[in-house]
Amino acid sequence: MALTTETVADAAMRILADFGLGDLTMRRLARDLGVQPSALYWHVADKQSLLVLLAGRMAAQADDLARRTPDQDRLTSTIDAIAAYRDVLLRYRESADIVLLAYAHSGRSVLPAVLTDLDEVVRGSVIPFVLGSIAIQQNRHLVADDHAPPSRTPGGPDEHAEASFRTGLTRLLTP
Amino acid sequence: MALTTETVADAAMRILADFGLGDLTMRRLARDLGVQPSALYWHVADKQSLLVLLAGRMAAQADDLARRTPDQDRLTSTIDAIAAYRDVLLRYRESADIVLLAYAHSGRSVLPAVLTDLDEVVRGSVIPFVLGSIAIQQNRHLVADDHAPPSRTPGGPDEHAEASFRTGLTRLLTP
DNA sequence: ACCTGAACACCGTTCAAGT
DNA sequence: ACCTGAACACCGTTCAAGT
Repeated sequence: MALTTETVADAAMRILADFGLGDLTMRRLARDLGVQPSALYWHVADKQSLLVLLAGRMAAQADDLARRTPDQDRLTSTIDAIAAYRDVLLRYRESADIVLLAYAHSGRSVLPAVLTDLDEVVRGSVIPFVLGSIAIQQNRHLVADDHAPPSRTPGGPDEHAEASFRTGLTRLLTP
Repeated sequence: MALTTETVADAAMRILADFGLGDLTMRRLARDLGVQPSALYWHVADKQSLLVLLAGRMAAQADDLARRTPDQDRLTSTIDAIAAYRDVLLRYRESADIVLLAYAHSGRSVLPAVLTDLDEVVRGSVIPFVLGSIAIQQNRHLVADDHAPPSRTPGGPDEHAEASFRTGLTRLLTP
């Protein structure tokens, strides 16, 4: 069966989730797809634009989740939607680093609607806070053990990270 | 004259400031120092620990600046010191990405005193915000033009970035 | 103690050529 | 239209051997 941009992106997402950015090379990706590395360049321009694609997929996943969630208070629904985006990013190793790059490269199109729909001035601090927080937590995991799944044990440092994330977020969102 | 860890770090800082992380390779660094790549490994364990060294230098620069500044109001002196750290980081391309990594790898020792001395709960949101904000701005510069000096024209987007940085910071620091 | 030379195991990307 | 094969110009790191 012929390769498509979608199957390439799918395989890339799987590598990212299971092994991380260090293993997400064009050569490894090609090997997983049973194809020569050069074949990938028919479907994606280069590695950069592949990463932009991946960032967009994560945003889409978060948008989907947000749609399936009942409308509540304006503020808490915003916070919950951002927390859902965070959960999505935490499924893919080093995803915050990727989004940080993709966001600089392609602008708000790689972010979920919750973030892009924010008022300009609060957006200016919320986006850095969200991506910075996730990047730090992911890098910490990265160095803690280079190749274990980022499992979340209750009461561990991850829950503290989530609590601290929500309080900081609330602070930036309430006038 | 013999190489030292310091001269290696100095050369690395210069490459980072002038050309960016993409040009900061062990081989390029060795070439600039007139030495074989393998020689570097006598002075630094690996590239990772060199980056940690660089992050520490930037923190030290910010600490120096903070010491030379007169004591004012508790809050405004904190904000000024963090802004000074931001100014230091903005002198070195992709420095926020480096600090993000180094911070995960080596903890608070790579950060300036203003940040490490913060109360734990506010520190948990201020550090992500600071590093996230700077990373975004730097990556934007990176993609805007791959090899121009990040000059700051008055009234440009950089001043907006600084203003937005200060307001977000104030929000996170005032109870 | 400090550095060279050579090697190992990789990268991303291009491009003629095949089907 | 889609992919192979081969090449180009790189990486970080190790390690015996030199001085």
